[in-house]
Parts: sequence; structure tokens; C-alpha cells
Amino acid sequence: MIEPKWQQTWEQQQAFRAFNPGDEIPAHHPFAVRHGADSMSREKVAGRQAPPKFYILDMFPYPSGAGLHVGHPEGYTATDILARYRRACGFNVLHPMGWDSFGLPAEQYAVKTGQHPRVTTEANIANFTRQIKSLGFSYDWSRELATTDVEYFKWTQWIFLKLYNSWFNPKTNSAEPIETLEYPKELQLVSDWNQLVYRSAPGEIISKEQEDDFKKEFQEDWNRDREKRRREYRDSKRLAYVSEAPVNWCPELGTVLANEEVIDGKSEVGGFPVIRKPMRQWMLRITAYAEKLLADLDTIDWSDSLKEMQRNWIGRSEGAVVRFKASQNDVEHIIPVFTTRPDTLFGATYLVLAPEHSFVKSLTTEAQRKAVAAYLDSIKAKSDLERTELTKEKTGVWTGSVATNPVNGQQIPIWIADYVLASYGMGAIMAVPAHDTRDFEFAQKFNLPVIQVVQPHDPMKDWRGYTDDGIAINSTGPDVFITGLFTSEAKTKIITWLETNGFGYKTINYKLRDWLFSRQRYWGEPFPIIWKKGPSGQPPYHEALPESALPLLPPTLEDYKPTPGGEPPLARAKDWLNLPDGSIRETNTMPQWAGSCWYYLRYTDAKNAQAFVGKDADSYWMASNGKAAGVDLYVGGTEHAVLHLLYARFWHKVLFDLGYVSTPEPFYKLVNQGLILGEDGQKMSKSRGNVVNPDDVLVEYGADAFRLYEMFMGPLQDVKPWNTKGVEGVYRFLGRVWRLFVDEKAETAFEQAETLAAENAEQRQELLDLILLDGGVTEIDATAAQLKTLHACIKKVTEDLDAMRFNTAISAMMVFVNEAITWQNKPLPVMKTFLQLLAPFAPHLAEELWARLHSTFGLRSSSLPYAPWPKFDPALLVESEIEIPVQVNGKFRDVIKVAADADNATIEATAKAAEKAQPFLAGKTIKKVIIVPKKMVNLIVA
RNA sequence: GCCGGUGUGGCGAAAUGGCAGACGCACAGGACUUAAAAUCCUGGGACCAUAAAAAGUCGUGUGGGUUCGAGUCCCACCACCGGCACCA
Repeated sequence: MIEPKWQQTWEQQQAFRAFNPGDEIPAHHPFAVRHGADSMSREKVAGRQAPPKFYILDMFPYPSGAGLHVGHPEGYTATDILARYRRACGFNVLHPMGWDSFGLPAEQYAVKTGQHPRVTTEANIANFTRQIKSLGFSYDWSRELATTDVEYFKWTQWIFLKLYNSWFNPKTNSAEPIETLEYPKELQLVSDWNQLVYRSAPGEIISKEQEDDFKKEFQEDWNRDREKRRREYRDSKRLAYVSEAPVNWCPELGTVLANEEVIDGKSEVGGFPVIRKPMRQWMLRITAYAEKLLADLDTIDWSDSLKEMQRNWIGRSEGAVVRFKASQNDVEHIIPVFTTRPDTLFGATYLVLAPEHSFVKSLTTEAQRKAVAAYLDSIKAKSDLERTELTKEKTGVWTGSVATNPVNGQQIPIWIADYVLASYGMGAIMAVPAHDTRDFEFAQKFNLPVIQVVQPHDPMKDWRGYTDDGIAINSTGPDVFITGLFTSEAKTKIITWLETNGFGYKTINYKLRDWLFSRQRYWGEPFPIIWKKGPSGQPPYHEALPESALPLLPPTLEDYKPTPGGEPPLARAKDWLNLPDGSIRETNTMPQWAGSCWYYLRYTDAKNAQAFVGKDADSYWMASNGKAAGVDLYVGGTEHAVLHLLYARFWHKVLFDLGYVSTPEPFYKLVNQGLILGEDGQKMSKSRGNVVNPDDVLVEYGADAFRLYEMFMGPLQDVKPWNTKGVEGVYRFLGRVWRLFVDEKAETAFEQAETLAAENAEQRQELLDLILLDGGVTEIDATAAQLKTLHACIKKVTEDLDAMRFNTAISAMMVFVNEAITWQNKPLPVMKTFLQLLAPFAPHLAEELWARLHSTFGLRSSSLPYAPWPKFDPALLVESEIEIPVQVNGKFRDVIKVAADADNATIEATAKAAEKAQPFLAGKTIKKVIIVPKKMVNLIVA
């Protein structure tokens, strides 16, 4: 009953509204009372007298129809506790919430029922809002946003235009507007046509006008052709570009998926089969940022495992490209291969092309044509799942042709095998079976030669399949030799030789692929792109809409299915699709990740109609605060380790390069909360029937108990099972806190009265007045022991909050309560301070008791959320007499009591006299005494 | 296979290299009650011993090591969880 009351109070006061630089703060607002009504004036913010900011962010949820599950509030509770704690410490806290509301379920529901996804989405958001608000989180709801808001996705589209209109300049190592793109010489426009040399035929005399006409015509011709080639060149450099590559097509979902969304050949969502299919798609050039995304991981405070996941995903590997020559049908082919082990070049006994390699056809000899065709057919028949099957046998076929190994001129066969991936490196490899596991397996199966070129450091080790570093052997050719060199030296030497002789070069390769950014869906942001008809006989080309055309709204549809022709649903809206000038709109939409790539920026300036985020707001909230910049704390699940978190970093870096944001990284500190399992220790799922619904827990135990339990279960990052009995435990604790303050007899009277008047909420409210404070709570001075108990608790809670150890902070408060409940007299200041400690965890109960303390003692009411966080006084914690363990030969035997400032001699003497240690000292000589001041004594006897 | 993480009572867990198991759950015994719920008090790693205790021995996945002293540091191994996976 007290929970809705305080939730309403907070809402009416707008207690948790965060103020931006320059915002006018109402004088009565608790933030103004604490910091001054002009504390966020531009002058103070610029001069840094403003309260320091703290930006604490949750990963916003997808508002599903199923509602909140107990996993959501885990992270939300943690961030809320810290937000309240930081607020009490004097920070200007930004703690927002919103909705990642584009997404497939609403669309699938629309396909089935014809209900517009927006309707479903809004209903789900309303339900999520109700659930989240009932937990008493201190969000600034004035900044709430949804990715499906027109005013939001307008700016998502705007950012896409920025990506489209930018390129990555390798010279400056950053994104730049497309206008700065330098064209190759042959594509440069002729702007001053007087520079053109007009050559008249010998003896021909033409007028100045004629000459000008000729020049102009010539220039237009020149430029017309170039305009098209320049456009193609430009389009090939954009950060958002169109590609015709094979993609992951999921027939069941009717859309393509990013590599990241495909797991074991099945869709991440729903687990439907995915096939490879060439399609025209929008891509984002995230690979241009591979190096920065990798390097800047070192500047941010994320867990090692998470950083490692991103590093693995980016997959940087240093190596070399080696060019092999192969002649076939009098056509010279140069086959570049990528290798991380150029030092093993002498051991290359064959080459392998991926089945999709462009040379497959031209390098296949007549004699092998049938065998190769059969092999390619057999691969096509395989599903992606089978192709990635780990245990499967290596397969392949000889093309019939051979290549020349540049280091020794040896002729080595060229094979085709599907263990080589078309999409990595050069799509071809040099096989060194002696020192590569896969090549070794393949060579064994097809009886290809194996030549040792690396000697393991341990001579007993078998060199066959040895893939580690060693010493090069058998590596001497006519022009170059590396025999006897360590692997690292051998690499350097061979690369130098390759480079000077044009046989290759040093390079870096990444596993990271460009981001497939288009989806064949309805419920996503439409691309602000149109397709123009090319001049007759030429293909259409794309053009961006101007910023003034934003937001580009999706059309309303009757039917949300793809067209019968397999076009995305947007193609059904003919009058939306076709523009008057004959061009047509792009019918793909953006993936769900788009909206979540920048929402944390929008929160800082959610209502800005002029820009996606204002400069002041961005530089204030994302500022460094003396450490690396960005969101101060970001909490969410591990499932976004490589998707959302990599994409968002990428967008942020582009926006940074283009000068739209002030920091190179979006999230400074990131913490993953651990999964909550069902009571049976299994993952919660409907089919197991072990799902815990927060609403039920709330009805039974209330928000405070729910919050407290979620934090008390164990460390935030750990995976841990739910246990309803545990909720009862913290519920009992809250009951003890209540009884610490409240007179039990009055409470009993209240409960009886409440039962009678249960139906009438107003009467119940009045009945609350029957509850009286416990008579033991008085305005007397605290005893030293009481202060010690309190300050030990302040110390522990404060330190634990700083380190996000919520479980032990709660246990410290339990210790305090267990002690305090035995007190006859409960000094008011001690009790008030304890409520401040409790407030971030159980805000409703704390507010209620806080208010009662204030009214009972006639104190001026003050805002609990903005009451300054208590400081502990170390002096109060000092013990005059301490207990020290006594060990004999390292084994614990007894405890002695000595004065805290006792010198070593006293400690030694007392220890030697320790009663329980005597049996172990009798008849022995003490050889050595180790004393660690205030810690322990160890007596070493012979 | 590679990378990261975690192994402590019946359970969730706690312990700057210094008394292992704080705090909580479950359990057992007791108080209050006609009774129950709620609440309060007490107990509790294992073994050995005992009428009961004291004392003692062992104990933080396994085996070694460093140290006066190791749950904590080092080496090797095992198990579980998460990620990646024919990435040359």
C-alpha cells in the first residue's frame, strides 16, 4: 500500500528529472534545494561548478507481448540503486528508460491478424511501463523514447544519410563527407574546359564561337561518361553501399539475416533454416573501423571476457599475401593467397581454392572438368549446416592445373575444397600440410606430399602437424633462404623478399565482415533512398533523399506479407513506392539494431527537434569526468556482446569522426548481469514451466522485497537460480526493519482494523495513522557502541556500492538491524542515517519511515533521495582492545586479547602465555616469532 | 580444438596471503499460543570421542609447489558454464 503512494509522490514531484545544461530548475525541486536553482546554468556548467554528472544506463528492452521477466529487473535494480546512491552523493544523475520497439513479433502478429504493428507495440509498451513503474525505479520518464517514434527514427534515418554520404579516408584514418573523396586521375572532372586542348585539322580555320562550342561539346561528352563512372566509384566508397553478394536468406522469416544472427545455419530468432542466396543488399562498411574498434577496447572498462569476445569477432591476424602464378590455356593467372605463416612457404605442397573462387572455371583442365563439376554440385546440395559440420571429412578435387611456388619454382597442384572459405582472406590458400592441421588432414586423405619446414623447439615433438613456432629447416631456394631462422625472423625475411620481388606483401586480415544492413520487413525504418532509372539500357542507380524529406514514414498496408514475387512488404504500397518522376523507393527496411545504435545519445537530449542531439547536452553527459569518456555505467545482458555493442561503437565512431559527438567511445564502463535461472536450476522457459513472473512476486512481497532479493541472490555478474524462499527471507528482513521503527501493539491494532476495512482504500489510508513509532526511538545521543555499529555499516555499504557488491551491502544492513533491534534506546540520528543507507535498496519503505520520523519529531520534511549520503568516521571504528589469533607452527591454536596499540614484545609475551597454545609449546624451544601487527602471531617451535 | 570464466556446508553465498563458512535459505530444538500462522531464542562442515562436553584430526574440484602461514599466489590436471569454431 505504501509503494504506490511513494511512486505517485515521486512522479508528482518529478523527483528524478535530470537537468541539462541551461535548463531552468523549479526552485522547489529537491535537486534545486540541494544544489541551487541555477546550478545547471550554462556558466556554471562551463565553469564546472555544476554538480558532476553521472550517466547510468540500462539496455532498453524489446517490449514483447510476454511482459517483463525476472531477468529484466535484475539489471534495472542494480542501476537504480546506484543511480539513487549517486544522487545522494551529489551527482546530477541521468537515468533514463525507453523501448527498442521495432521488431519481428509485432510484424508477425500483423501478418496473421492485419493489426498494425504500431498498435501491438504500443499496447506492449504500456504493459512494460506499468510493470517497470511498479518497481519504483528512479527513471527520468520525461526522456522516455521508443525507436518506433517518428521523432526518433527520423534521426535514425538522418544518421543513415550521414553514413551514406561519408567515406573512410585511409590517409586521415577517419570517416569524412563524401565530398572530400579523391577520385583516381582518370575520373577527375574537367572543370575548366579551357584547359582542354582543341586540335583543329591542319589548315582548318574556325571561329572563336565554333571553338567554344566544340570545347563545350567535348567537355560534356567527357564528363557525361565520367559522371557515371565517378558515381560508381563514389558509391563503391560510401560507408553505406549496395552489394550483390550472397546473403543469409531465411525463407521462413522472409528476410535476410546478418552473419551474427545466424547460428549453426539456423536463424537466431526462431531457429529456422537459412540458405545462401545472392541478393541486392545494403551494407555498412564496419570493416573500415576494424582496427579502431579493436584498439579502443583498451581505453574502456569492460570485462576481459567481453573484450575478448569482441576481439575474436574482429579477428585480426597479421600475415602476408603471396602471389602464385599459374598458366592455363595460355592465360596467365595470378592467384593471391593469404597466410599467417609466410615462413612455411617452402612447405607449400599444393594450393586450394574455395569452390566459389572466380578462377575455378578457368583453371580447370578439360580432363578434370567433369570431376570438378560433380564436386561443385555435391557442395551445392549440402546445406550450410552440413558445410560447417566440424567432424566431417575433408573433401576436394584437383583442377588439373598447377601453380609455381615463387620461392623455389616448384610446380604444385591447385585443388578445390570447401574447407577453404570464399569470404575470408583471398578465398584461396597455400597448403602447408606439415604445419597446419587442416592441410595435414587433407593431404593425408588425398596422398599429397608433406614436407617439414619447421623444427619444433622440443626435438622429441613430432613435426607432423606441428603448428607452433620453431626453427625453419629445408627452406633454402635459389634466391632466398630462411633455414635456421626462428619463425618470427623467418617471417620478416621472407616478407621482405616477397615485397622486393613483387611476389607478395605484408598485410592484416580481419574476420569481421561488413554489416548487412537491410531487411525485407515492414516494421523497421524505411531507407531514405530512391532508385533512379538509368539512361536507356543502363541499370538504375540510387540516390539519397535530402534531410528535409525526413522522416520518411512507412506506408499503411492491408497486408504485411511479402509480395507474391518475393518483394518486401513495402513494395505492396504502389502509390508510396512509385514517385512522379518514375523513380522508385527503396523497399528494404533497417534491422532492429539501427535504433539501438544511438538511443543512449538521444536520452541526453530527448526532445531536441533541431538535431539528433545537441552539442551542449552531448558534451555534458558524455564528458570524461576525469576518466575515459562516455556513459559512466551501462548494464545489460551478455547476449549483446558482439551485436549491439559492436554496432553501437561503430556508429559512435563514425559520428565522432564527422564531428557530431564529442567522444570516441559510447560506453565507458560496462557490466553484464548474470542470467537468472528457474528454481530448478534450469534456464527459465515456458516449456519447462519454471518462469517466474515479477507481477506475482510483487503482489506477494512488494517491490522493495523483490528489489532486495534480486540483489541479495549473489554477485550481479553471476548466473544464479531463483528461490522463492529467499524472497521470503529478505521480506522478513524488511519486516524487522519496520518493527525496528514501529510500535508493535499499534501495528497489531492497525492490522486488525485493516482487515475490517479492506475494501475501502481511503479508509485504509487513514488507518495508517494508527501506526505509531516505536517508543524506543528517541532524540538521545548515541552510545559509542551504537555509533560503531552504524559507522561500520556506513563503511561497508558505501564501499560495496562503489564496487557494485550489492549482496554484501545488504548483508551489512542485516547485521546492523540484528544488532539495533536489541537496543532499548534507538537514537534518532542513527536511525535516520540507517534509512539513508537503506533507501537506494528499498526506497518505498525507507521513504515511509523517513516521513514518519520527520513528522513524529516535528522535523522539517526533507527529500530522502537528495539527502547527502552519510560519511563514516574511521575514528569511531577504532578498537581499544583487539583479538589476535595465535598460531603455533602455522596452525591456529588460540586467540589473545591485547590493547590495539600493544607493542610486539607485549604481543609476543601474551601469545606465549596463551592457554590453549601451551600443550603445543611444552618442552619445545621457540625458534622464531612472526608478528603481523594487529593481525596475528605465529610461534615457530622446533 | 581455441579463448574467457567458475569450482567453498543440504542450498544462495562471504572471506586486503593471517580464526574458512559472515549474511540469508532450508533444517532441528525451544519460547509465546487452546492450536496454527507470525514473531522471538538456541543449534549447526565432516570425522573421532563422550552421558554431555572439552581437547584433537581432517576440510574450499584433484595433484604438486612457493610461504612462518594458501580458499586466496605459481605449475599441471579434472569438471562445469559462456563465447568462437575448417578464419589459413
